[in-house]
Amino acid sequence: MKNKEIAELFERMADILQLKEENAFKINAYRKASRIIRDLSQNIEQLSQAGTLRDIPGVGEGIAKKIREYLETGRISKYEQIRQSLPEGLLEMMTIPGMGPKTVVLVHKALGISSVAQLEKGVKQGRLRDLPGMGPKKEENILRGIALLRQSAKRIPLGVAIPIVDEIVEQIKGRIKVGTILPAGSLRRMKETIGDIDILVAGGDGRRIIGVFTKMPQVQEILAAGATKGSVIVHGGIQVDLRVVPQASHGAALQYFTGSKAHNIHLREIAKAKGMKISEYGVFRGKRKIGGRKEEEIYAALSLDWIPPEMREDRGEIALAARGKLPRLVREKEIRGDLHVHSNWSDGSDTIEQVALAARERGYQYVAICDHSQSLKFAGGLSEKRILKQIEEIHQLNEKLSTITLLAGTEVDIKIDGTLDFPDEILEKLDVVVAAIHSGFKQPEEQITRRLLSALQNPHVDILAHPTGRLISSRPPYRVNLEKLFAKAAQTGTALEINAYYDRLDLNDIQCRRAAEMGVKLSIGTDAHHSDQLWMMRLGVAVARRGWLEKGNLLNTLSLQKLRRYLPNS
DNA sequence: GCCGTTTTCGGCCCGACTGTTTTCAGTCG
Repeated sequence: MKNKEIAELFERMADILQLKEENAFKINAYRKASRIIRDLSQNIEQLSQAGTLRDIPGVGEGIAKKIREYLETGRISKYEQIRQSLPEGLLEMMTIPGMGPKTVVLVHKALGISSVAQLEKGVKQGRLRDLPGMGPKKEENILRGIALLRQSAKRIPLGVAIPIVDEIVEQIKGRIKVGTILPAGSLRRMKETIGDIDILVAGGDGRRIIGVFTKMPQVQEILAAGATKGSVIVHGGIQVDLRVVPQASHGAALQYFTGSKAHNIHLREIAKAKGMKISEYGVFRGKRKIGGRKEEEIYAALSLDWIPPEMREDRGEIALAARGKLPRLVREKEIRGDLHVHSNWSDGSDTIEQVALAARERGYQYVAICDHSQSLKFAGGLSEKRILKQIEEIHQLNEKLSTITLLAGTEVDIKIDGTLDFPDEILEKLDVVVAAIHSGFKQPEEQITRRLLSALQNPHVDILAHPTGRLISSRPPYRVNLEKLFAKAAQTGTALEINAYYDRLDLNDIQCRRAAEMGVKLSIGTDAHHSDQLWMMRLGVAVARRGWLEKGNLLNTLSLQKLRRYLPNS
């Protein structure tokens, strides 16, 4: 998919135009188009061929023409042209926190500075001091910004942020009376990675609550501590902001701090068109406040249904809310079992029985034991003999256990040539066959796609695990043609996995939404290697919700009885 | 550059904070 490439080009064009002090609204138009194209679930090449580029919101004649040019020639001449007019380094200077386009242009024009290194030197030599609007504080801030940029504050995976927040919320609740306390920001939207953690408290004594917050044992550094806002760094270098607002504006503040920015801007545009105004303090008609205590009031004022936080990305949810057509997103309590869990028979750490008991504790009806197959030596893959023995043990355990059913499964490796690591005679004895790629990540797109399609073609394969192979913190996805994969999965009835392991989340939100649109069934599996990891189902459900999925899109919302009807072997 | 039951031209989200200002510009979320 060229979506990402094109989105990045438009983003870069916006940056350059900003340095050239072009019309701010034109710049905004490029940024908006960039964001929407990046979030698009459809392949932009197909839209272009179908002649429907102009149907994409934010894409008009000018941008559509540039997209077509890129698809045909691999470049955008306007981009090439404006890029030449500026030194490369200016764009990097803009990424320094606190440095905006005005300052970058100022130092470039006045002092000929055109890189971060030159800027640092210039500040230290005091060359910036006499420029208009400059002073000692600004100099200090620029140096601090450069240092910050070099540390490159990275985003943390959602699955790392959630336990941190849960812990903080528990501590505050345990020590002081608060009205309500909820995470906001990208964490409330359950985005796959989080920058800063935002927590919102409504009601209570602000100064005292923030006092408690800044004195928590995990706090390493206090950045700010006032009556309404506290800001700290906790272990791991993660910044956590806590805000205290009065109950009367809780809904408005929660809405505002939850975002996303694009979603909020869209809402404010609608409000403005209706003669209203939205801010973090409430909804206003003229000077009169017409809502803000509850989040629903903000949406209701605009004649919108309340939109679940996971959908607030301005990807079309506002239009659906206006028509009362929001999907009924799947909920965690609708999940009836986990279809991808490891035991100590391969590289997991718990016995099968321990896994079963932990799954029962979560209220599941079933859990599938899917250990690795024989080729995966480093992960303790099971030989044919061992897996037959494992199947036997699972059957015996099922005799013993009540109220939870173990499904005998495998995570069978899709080998380099596309064949499976167990013969059909083994696979047909299993309740659930999960297939996955663990090698040859660098193969060309055609080859990887062929491997995956041939796995889908095998009638014993029920689920394709982590379909893109990406690791959030360390590995890009392998090259796979997802459109072809989704079409084939829809045809064969093979489910695609939303792998809920915190560093995978694979398929991601946009991909699983597209798969569902194409008629593919999805299955959420935690890939847990320890019972303590079964909670990550929450992350998988979050991905599904961000992908607008309903209960009916998912395999493991089925009761055991219905699941068995769906899985031919079991 | 995009967009339209307030417009095909004239709009385009809202507020806080900072540091430099003497009434405001720049940056951020």
